Amino acid sequence: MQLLKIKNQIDIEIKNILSNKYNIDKKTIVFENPKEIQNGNLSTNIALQLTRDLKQNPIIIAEAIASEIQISEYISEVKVAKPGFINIYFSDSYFKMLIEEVDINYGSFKRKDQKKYLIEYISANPTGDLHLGHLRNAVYGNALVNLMKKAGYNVGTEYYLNDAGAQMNNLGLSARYFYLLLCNQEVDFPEDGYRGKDIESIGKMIFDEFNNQKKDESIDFFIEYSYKINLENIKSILEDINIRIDSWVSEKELFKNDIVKDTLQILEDSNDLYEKDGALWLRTSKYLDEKDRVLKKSTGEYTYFTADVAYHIEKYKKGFTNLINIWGADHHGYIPRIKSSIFSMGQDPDTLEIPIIQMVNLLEDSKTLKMSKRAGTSVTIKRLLSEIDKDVIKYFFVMRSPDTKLDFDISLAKEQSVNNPIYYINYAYVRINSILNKALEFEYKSKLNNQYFTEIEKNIINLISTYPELIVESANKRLPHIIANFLYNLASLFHKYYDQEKVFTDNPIIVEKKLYLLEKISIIFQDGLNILGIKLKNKM
RNA sequence: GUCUUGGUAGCUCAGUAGGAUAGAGCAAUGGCCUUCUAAGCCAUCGGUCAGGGGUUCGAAUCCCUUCCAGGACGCCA
Repeated sequence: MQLLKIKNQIDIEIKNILSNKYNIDKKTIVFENPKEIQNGNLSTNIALQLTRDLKQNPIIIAEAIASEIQISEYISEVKVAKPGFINIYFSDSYFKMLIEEVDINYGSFKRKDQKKYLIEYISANPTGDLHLGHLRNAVYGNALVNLMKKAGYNVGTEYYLNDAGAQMNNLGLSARYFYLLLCNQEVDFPEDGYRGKDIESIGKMIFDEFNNQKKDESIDFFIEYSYKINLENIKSILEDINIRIDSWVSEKELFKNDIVKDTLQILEDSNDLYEKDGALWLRTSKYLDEKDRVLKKSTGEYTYFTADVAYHIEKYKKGFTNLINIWGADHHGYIPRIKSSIFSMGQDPDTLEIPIIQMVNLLEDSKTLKMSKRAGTSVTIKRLLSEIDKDVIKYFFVMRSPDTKLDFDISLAKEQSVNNPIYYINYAYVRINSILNKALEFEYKSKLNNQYFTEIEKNIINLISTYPELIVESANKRLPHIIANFLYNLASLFHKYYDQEKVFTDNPIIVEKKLYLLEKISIIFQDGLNILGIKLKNKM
């Protein structure tokens, strides 16, 4: 990409100047894209950084360096500014080159490393409907996958289904409870049961289908029935919001296929296993954990953790070299033990990365709604999707840093849908479409005839030229919201441009140039929102 | 108590591999539709970047400390 290219060139040039002039070998030179265009298109603070070593006024150093930077076809001016910045200004012909390189593959990278990433996300237990926390996780994960692919990473995705253990039993008991109620049979509510409307409706479904024929049916029937319904619901919601997962792994299968047993065998060799109080322990405290963890209870049952260790090792066995688990903040305390287990299994724990997504606080009319499954008040995505545009919801989740807890007010989201930032971006796109359609009518072509750009056009090109770097940065930092912010800024510049300069004027050369620019902007909107997993409307 | 994430404008948030006068949206006030979609644009108002110390040419950003808020601390899953 052009901007990266020219940065490299100037980087080398300045390093040469430094070594010739001051005999200094500087490893990295920091470049910035100044916010204000009067500070140039590229800027470096190298002179400021050298003040201590050289014991000179930074302005003097900056001027000495700046005077030796070659003015070229691409660089029209090099200036020194206040404390000691060196500001580099691009030539018009370079702006032309910057915008000319924008196409569908703009900002797409290839990586040379052989790493294969597996991103596991959502992995909500199939004990009920998905809720908002899962949705944030899903939307973030989906955007991260797209982003990393764009940046050249080799990425696969997975959903881990906890379809074994006590919780499945609780699910079955709860469904049976609601079913038996409908059969007019007095029963106690199960101790750790789920009270949610979703489970209640499963009880009703069973009753509707079988009447009271299943009154004496074994618990397995209720477990299987409920599990199937829940899994279908989860899958259909993910389909509704256009999120695809490559593979689904079942905890039950891990036991069936002896993967858990095999894992214990490997751990046996690691010397990190021991028995105490009739239970089997893993010495996780040897590595990162604050205390050891039980793998096999004194009752002979395996813990959830055991299956999870087996599951993680299985991921490596499948050929993935790097794992990314996207977890909610409530799972934070679980990180040290799982990383420790990876140590014990002979893998490098640094190859397991765990971005933590902060909780979603659900509000309605400014009042907090509790999201506990047990209390049965969790608000389902199904309900939200029926009331609010799914792309509005998705943008709302992906526009913010995952490190901030999110207040999601249902009533506000509905009200503000008109003022929602996604519409601001989409509106820019719609305006461009509308102009381009009109251009077809008038039989204008888009064409870059000369290299004259107005101030605002240079601003736009300048911003667009940073897109490829932002792709890399946000992918490496695992922060898709950086792209959301970028798109918003681009939309803002476009709206300004739209307002300042009409496209259809008397001069066909200028019309063609503007159409050309608009096509490029449109490409960026489409590409960026595609990464975020959001569909653009063609008309509003 | 320990671990962890936050604390930036009235509200919701950007901005942290140290950089130029700290930015948006919403809210408030005032302007802009006889040419491409006013879901827009422009202007005004609004800040002790939680408090205190430190590091340095330079700190919202790094370090120490105090306070406040969310989350987690099972032979549950």
